[in-house]
Amino acid sequence: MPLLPFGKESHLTRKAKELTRNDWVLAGLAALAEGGIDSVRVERLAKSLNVSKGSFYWHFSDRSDLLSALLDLWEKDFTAQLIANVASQPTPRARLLALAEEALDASMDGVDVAQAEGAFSAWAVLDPAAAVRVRAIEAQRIGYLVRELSLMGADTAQAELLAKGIYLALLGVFAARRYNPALAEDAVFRRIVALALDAVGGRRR
Amino acid sequence: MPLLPFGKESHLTRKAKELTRNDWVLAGLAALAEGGIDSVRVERLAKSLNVSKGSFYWHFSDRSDLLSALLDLWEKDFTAQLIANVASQPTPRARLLALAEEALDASMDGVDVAQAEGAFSAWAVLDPAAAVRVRAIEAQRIGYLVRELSLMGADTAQAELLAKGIYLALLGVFAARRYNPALAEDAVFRRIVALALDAVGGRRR
DNA sequence: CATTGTACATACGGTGCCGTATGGAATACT
DNA sequence: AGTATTCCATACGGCACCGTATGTACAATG
Repeated sequence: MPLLPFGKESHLTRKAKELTRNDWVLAGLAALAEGGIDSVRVERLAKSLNVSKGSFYWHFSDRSDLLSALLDLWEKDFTAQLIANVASQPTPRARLLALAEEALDASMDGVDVAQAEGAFSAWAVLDPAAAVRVRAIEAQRIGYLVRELSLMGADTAQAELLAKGIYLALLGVFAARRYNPALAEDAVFRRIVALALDAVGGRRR
Repeated sequence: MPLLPFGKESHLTRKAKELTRNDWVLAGLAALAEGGIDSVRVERLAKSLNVSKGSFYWHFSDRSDLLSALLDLWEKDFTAQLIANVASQPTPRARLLALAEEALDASMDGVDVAQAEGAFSAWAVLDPAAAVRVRAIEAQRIGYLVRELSLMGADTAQAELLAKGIYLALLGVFAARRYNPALAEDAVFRRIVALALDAVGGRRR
């Protein structure tokens, strides 16, 4: 269960090349972001890590164990973290705008989070268990958007509609970035966000 | 090459159960819409059609031959057809609103087109050859949106931004419908479209 | 220094899929 | 009637992957 067996001596006194469970998870995340859930194969990951399957099955009970770990990582290190990062902004509008920038630019350990986001969505389509987790994460995100839009003065129905609209557009950006980047320009998403914010906060000029 | 060998006698004078190439394509489309491109497997389709692989390899040279046929079907029977259906509307605004409704509700031979749309996008991510075709189709769609928005008075930059924004939101709807339908309500997309149209055509009240 | 546990490597059986080769039944052709 | 053509069934080899069983070098421990 512990990510690092002891913490003191583990990668210095030992052979200095031993893999942790977390190394496998990160490799899985990279594979997921790049080629989708179907690319997350234990024998391929083993090869990419210059190691054999024996290592994998020491750290994980089976493939679905790794997949669960990917969803855990996703649930813990994203969403809440991104939201926390914009809490310092003074106004709801500023927080939402900052959040949009974060969503467009996030990365983790060298993997493009936007690519991974799209891969998680595509995964949820094919795997009902994954879908449950993904829906829960998205509910948190939508919930945050709704709260901030409400603070801006939108009534509940309006806030829900706009929050979902913004998020759907973001899903579109994540999907399109993976095969049609010309379509998924940041400016397009920014425009959508601006339209939604203007719809509740009054027109800017 | 011909979809029906002769046209007169083919499914009446013969055993009345023989499959055409098109039957396979439609079965492939259904499988694609339901489980993604990875579900389009010749042995699975054969089983679903109560037939053996022998049949498949008589009608197709290999699996990628079927996949190309799926893209052909997509290219020919969609996009242009949907656009033609709204040509009778009097104004650009009415045409775009009607197009939005069509995109949300389309179906073909019992398969939900929205589900298939999402599957095509997901497919394009994993298959560069498919991506080329999908991008070409999307370019047609975006192009139409841009033209109509321009007719409404938007300048080129504005029209492109809004067209892509609308389409990205639609991509989000297609993606979300497959695993999180509560997120992909039609009303959400309609709101986005309304915001975009209002941004160019002046505010309604 | 012998023992124990860690972190792998290697080898195996099994499954699902692809594409091919070949055979066979029904229909159309002359 | 006999032959050719159409459409499909069956059988095969091969690959990529999964999970398990077993062996093994090394470090940690008493």
